[in-house]
Amino acid sequence: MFSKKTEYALRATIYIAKHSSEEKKLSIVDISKAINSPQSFTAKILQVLTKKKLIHSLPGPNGGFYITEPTLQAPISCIIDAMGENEALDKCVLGLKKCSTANPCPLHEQYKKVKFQLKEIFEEKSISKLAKELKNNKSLQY
Amino acid sequence: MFSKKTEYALRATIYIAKHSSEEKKLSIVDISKAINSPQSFTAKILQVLTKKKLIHSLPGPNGGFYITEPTLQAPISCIIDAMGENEALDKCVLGLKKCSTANPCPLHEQYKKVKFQLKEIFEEKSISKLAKELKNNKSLQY
DNA sequence: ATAATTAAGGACAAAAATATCTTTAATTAT
DNA sequence: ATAATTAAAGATATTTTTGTCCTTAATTAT
Ligand code: FES
Ligand code: FES
Repeated sequence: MFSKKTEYALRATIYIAKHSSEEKKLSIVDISKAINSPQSFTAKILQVLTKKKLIHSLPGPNGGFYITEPTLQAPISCIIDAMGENEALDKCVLGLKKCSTANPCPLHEQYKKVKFQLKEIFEEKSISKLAKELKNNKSLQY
Repeated sequence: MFSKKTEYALRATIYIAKHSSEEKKLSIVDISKAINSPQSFTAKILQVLTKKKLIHSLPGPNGGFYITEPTLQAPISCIIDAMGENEALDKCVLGLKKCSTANPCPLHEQYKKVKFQLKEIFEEKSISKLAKELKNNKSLQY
């Protein structure tokens, strides 16, 4: 569905949402270990999220990444957007230049319903909600 | 959704289904022009489909690609499979090693419904049905 | 102030996806 | 038989995605 970049962005954000606070910041080392992603690559991704103020960071001892309320309340579509993948959800499944009901490909009618549901999922699920759904005891096999 | 490879494979197959017969074969030149895809790249893709007997080919004058009943009746999931992308529909949206209800990511429950519908679309729509839905008069903007 | 720690930034590298080009083989029309 | 036509096959090239490494800048603890 998504690129690695977006996958890591989502995983990292959810992890940060679950385990960080302004008092307890998380280092890139911790985060990339926890979500099983390449450290430097993940650092680049978090840089982008930080620039877009979706997460925050502070260098130095006890520094790291953390997240605040506005983003916790935001839908995960923010993260997908920030990674430039929201357009992926608008594309025609057969690669038509424009996916539209006016000029539909032969799969359009059925596919658009699915796309609509997908968008709904990503716009309705907030980051904090997802983080809460992450069971503490059960570590996911990323 | 799909890679370029798969997009071209689907477009080419649908085009061949609509415009070819055993008597009227289509050259790679015609096909790639019609579906607006890079010619040599498309040739490679059709080679794969030919090897897997999903379409057929014959070299020489009046040669080209054509399609026969078994494939016309087959679902487009065949083509997706042939391109090695059916597993894409089984993957976890967050990149968990295994997407399963037993060990679900926080998006699993909602996402699996969408995946199920997608699979259904690709397994229920036959190639000939799609070809018939292609309007003759309206040329799609690939 | 100094040293330690951590993110930011830039350059580079490897792998995968996408695309092109050239030669060969098969088939057909003459 | 010969020439023309078309797909098959293999080598190569380009672009994008994914990933690494090294230096710099910011912050904090001492
Ligand atoms: S036009 Fe193809 S999915 Fe909408
Ligand atoms: S486990 Fe993530 S989508 Fe199924």
